[in-house]
Amino acid sequence: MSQTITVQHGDARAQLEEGATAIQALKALEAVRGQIVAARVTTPDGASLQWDLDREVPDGAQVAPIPADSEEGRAILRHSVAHVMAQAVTDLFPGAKWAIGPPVEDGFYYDFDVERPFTASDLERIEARMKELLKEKQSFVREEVTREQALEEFADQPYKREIIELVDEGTIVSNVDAGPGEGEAGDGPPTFTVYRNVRPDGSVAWSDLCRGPHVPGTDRVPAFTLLRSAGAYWRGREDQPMLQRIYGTAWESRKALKQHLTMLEEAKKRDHRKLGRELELVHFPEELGPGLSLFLPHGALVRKQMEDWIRDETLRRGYQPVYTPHVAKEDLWQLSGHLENYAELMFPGMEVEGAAYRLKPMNCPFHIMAFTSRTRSYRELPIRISELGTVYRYERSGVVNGMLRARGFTQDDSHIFCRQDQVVDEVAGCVEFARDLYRAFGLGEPSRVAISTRPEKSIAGHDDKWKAAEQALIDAVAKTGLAYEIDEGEGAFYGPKIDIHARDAIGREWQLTTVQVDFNLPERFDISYVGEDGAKHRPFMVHRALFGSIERFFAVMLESFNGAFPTWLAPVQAVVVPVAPDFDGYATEVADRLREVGARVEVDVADETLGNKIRRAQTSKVPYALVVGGDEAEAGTVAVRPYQGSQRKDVAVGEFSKELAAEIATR
RNA sequence: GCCGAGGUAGCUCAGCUGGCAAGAGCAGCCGUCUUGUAAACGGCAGGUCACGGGUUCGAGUCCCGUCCUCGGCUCCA
Repeated sequence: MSQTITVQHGDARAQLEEGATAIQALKALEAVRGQIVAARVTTPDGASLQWDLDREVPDGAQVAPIPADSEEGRAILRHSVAHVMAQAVTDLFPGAKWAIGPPVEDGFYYDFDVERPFTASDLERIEARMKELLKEKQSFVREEVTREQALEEFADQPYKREIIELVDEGTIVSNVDAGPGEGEAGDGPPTFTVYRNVRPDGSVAWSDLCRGPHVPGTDRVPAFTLLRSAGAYWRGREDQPMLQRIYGTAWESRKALKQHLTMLEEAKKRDHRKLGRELELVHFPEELGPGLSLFLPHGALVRKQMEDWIRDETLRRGYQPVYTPHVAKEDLWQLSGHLENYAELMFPGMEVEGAAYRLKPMNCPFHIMAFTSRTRSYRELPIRISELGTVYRYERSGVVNGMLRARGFTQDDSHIFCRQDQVVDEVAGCVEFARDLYRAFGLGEPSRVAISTRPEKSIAGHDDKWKAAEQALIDAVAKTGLAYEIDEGEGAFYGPKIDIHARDAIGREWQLTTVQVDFNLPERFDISYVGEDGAKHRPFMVHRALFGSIERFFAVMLESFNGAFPTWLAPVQAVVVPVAPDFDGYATEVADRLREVGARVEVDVADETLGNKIRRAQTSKVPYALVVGGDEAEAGTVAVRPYQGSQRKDVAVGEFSKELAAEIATR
């Protein structure tokens, strides 16, 4: 006799024969809308799991669809495509060993151990082979196996065997490339799942150790493309073999794929190194060395606006500016512990009059020196020392990237010395400050706030001290009302931290602000303040950089605005364009009048056609081109041609100057 | 640092499998033209083909090394 089971979706219920699959349940529950790739099943005991559509659902389960166009759905789709790619590589490169192939943001990758690195034409061949495999309409079939069966099946796949062993020893509890799915790690010996790609005729084309779930079949892959290949260390560790990684992306529709590829193109066009050169903002002469850049006059004007903003705001918020040197004796770095913990990121020393000196990789020790310049009273706290401090870090040659990852950069750095009972308010103040900064620079609200806890390699401080500091950070963020997530073990070696991210105009996320508690340095420098009780107490030290790095933030602004800075930030806010040399005089007059209200204005007096000058104004992305000729000179007006939007003729100079001044004041 | 791809004028690029003279457009400079909303016309100048070795009758082109750039790994502001 056949048993029946009950499934639910929200308030909907359905009775099904025992053995019914997730897709049958969803259909019975009338929960299928659009393309779905898998299901989410909540079992009666409360476990919520991703579930293959063709997998049997348990009695009493809540079943929900995972749509193809959700982030969760895309990840499943992408991971499925990664399997197809691995199958294609196995076909084309006999003997290839495959490692892991997880979905990542906007795509997927799979790592292979092959005889030689992949070439561009290999990628084309692999992609072509993948398209053939998709046409074969293979099904993804889930199978549970024991540890022994898994080890036997993947006997010639050393990386898979290693994953199985890692699961055994608990190093990996659940991994997309290993055994039981999320929440399935129950009692008893670990079980593993294998996904087989089965052809319509029932033959097995390829199998992989995998947690799943997957789309039901290869015909359910609407759009994908391979992007690039690169070397990657197995398990991300330098002491491990280097594998060959192929990156690709897959989407729920051709349209979505195309949009994503367009976004990548757009990002490439906006590259700050490209725009920085074209707009003559920054320069990376090879003569300086890798990771070192300089601001050209126009870039410097943008930077000055950023610096003015942060200087004004720090003053307004009770920070005390200081200036400190770029080098200091090695003894200082010995005392601070940098030579012990940070030496590999410091430039080598230099010797002067028998003493060893080092370029500073951080500003903290100097700010501590500012604090300890005299005895401090509890009445003074919090003391907020701030500086635009340029630091130098010996980044490894393969990692430098324009202004985003440099060897010399300037932090809007502050160290706040306070009592324990002030930490939460001070940290919350930093987070609010960052929020105001993002708003002012057009980035909107933070996209992500991550609190990082104690890492394995950490120093100083007892566990309870770390815990207290971590809690203080959590309380501080909670106070601001922002959502946050916890990154376990991602803190700095000297204390827990908050990283704040923002999204730019084309949706990319950037890590900008960092707020960190440091209880290493106060100990090492043995700093103290005199309390109400007349005794010495150790202050808390909060380190924070809101821009993060001025150079990096500048690059983010440049890319986000695509070089068309808002008027208050723009290096040149208006360019006056005379229609003919006869009107150069009037143009200069107009420029002078605008400069009187503080605007940055240039006059294009070149002996060129008007069309050419307009073009130059447009390509240089100046917010306003002001065209002047006979009519304007006579009437005391300008023809306003904004970078974006339509032109307005016969605007009185006085009127425009008021408008411009008002716009500049919106910073 | 590791894996891969590259480095030809200030910029963007062409120079095929080594062969009679290293090119174009833009930018620059000099002229001509005197201009109403995204490129007027002509001319000139500009390169030890990243650098150093090697193979060859002959190297921008092939080989080796170094430096630098790019995409990743690792890391990170």
